[in-house]
Amino acid sequence: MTGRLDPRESWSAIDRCSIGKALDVLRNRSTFLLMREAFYGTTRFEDFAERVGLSDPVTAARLRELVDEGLLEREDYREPGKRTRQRYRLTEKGSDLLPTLVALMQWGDRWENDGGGVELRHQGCGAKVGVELRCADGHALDAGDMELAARRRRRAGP
Amino acid sequence: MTGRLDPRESWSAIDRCSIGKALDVLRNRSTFLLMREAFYGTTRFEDFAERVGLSDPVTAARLRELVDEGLLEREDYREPGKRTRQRYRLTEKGSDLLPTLVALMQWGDRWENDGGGVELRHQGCGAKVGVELRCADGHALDAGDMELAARRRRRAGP
DNA sequence: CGGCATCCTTAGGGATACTG
DNA sequence: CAGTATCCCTAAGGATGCCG
Repeated sequence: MTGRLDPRESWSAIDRCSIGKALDVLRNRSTFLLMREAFYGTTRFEDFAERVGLSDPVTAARLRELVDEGLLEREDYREPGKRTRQRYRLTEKGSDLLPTLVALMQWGDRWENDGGGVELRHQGCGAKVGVELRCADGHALDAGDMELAARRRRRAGP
Repeated sequence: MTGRLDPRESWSAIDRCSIGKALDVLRNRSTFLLMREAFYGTTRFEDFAERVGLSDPVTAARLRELVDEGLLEREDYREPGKRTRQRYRLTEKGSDLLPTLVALMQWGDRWENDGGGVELRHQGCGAKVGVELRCADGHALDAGDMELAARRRRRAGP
């Protein structure tokens, strides 16, 4: 990345950077891991707790935060002949975190993993799924091809 | 994501998921934010502390962890006529986190930000940079187009 | 300038026991 | 099954002051 903020632009702009805002929601490790589980298809409380390896109180607290933030939604459901159960499902806001989790998985695969774990594949084609940096005009790009800029405002009013 | 792990595959495979491994390194918010700063071009201790908004002891501890983990490297340098200084630079391992940070920024832009902050643009073309899910064969894809699979081992020995 | 030592507060998380 | 209440421990982080 070659660009810098124009020095006249206050660095305080960076305090309002979306990465910081995102991290205010994805505060800690267990939050990320619960979201990972949701993508893996987990819906029930006990499964979240067991698969992520969290105690019940922590699981309850984090899931509630995720529901409050709108990344998961809780709903009651009932299978015929059984009693009512609850499940947690990804909202659109939660689902939209998939690229972030895939990016993290990809980095971990390359730099931290000894070859265990799971992976994502394109259905049918079967090729491994990853993320790519790409600009809105569709060009693939490397870190060196981009610059940091203050957000362009929509045309200012009169 | 429609697929699930075959129930015969132990969920313990997920304990070794690369996302978890990645989060063992990117343990907390300040670690992410220091990496963000490194991408923004920050190299000096005081700038890291000030721009991320961390106290000196915390800045020192996190930067040391990042150096120990190999995401940053510390080097002495000297401008002509001035005394020796230190700076922190991204390693290849650190640079490889860019897609993760861009994905986070993109999510934050869409769901948490009120329109402030900064953004990344493709140099020349000027279009905004983001991440895309794409399989190794080059197909762009949505969440529904992928399945979760146990990692394929390279051909097992005899 | 680029830290480290010390002390203190808060947030994250486990264990256990209990409830609807 | 899906939690809550309580208690306790550790990790994260700020404030202040000192050092090469």
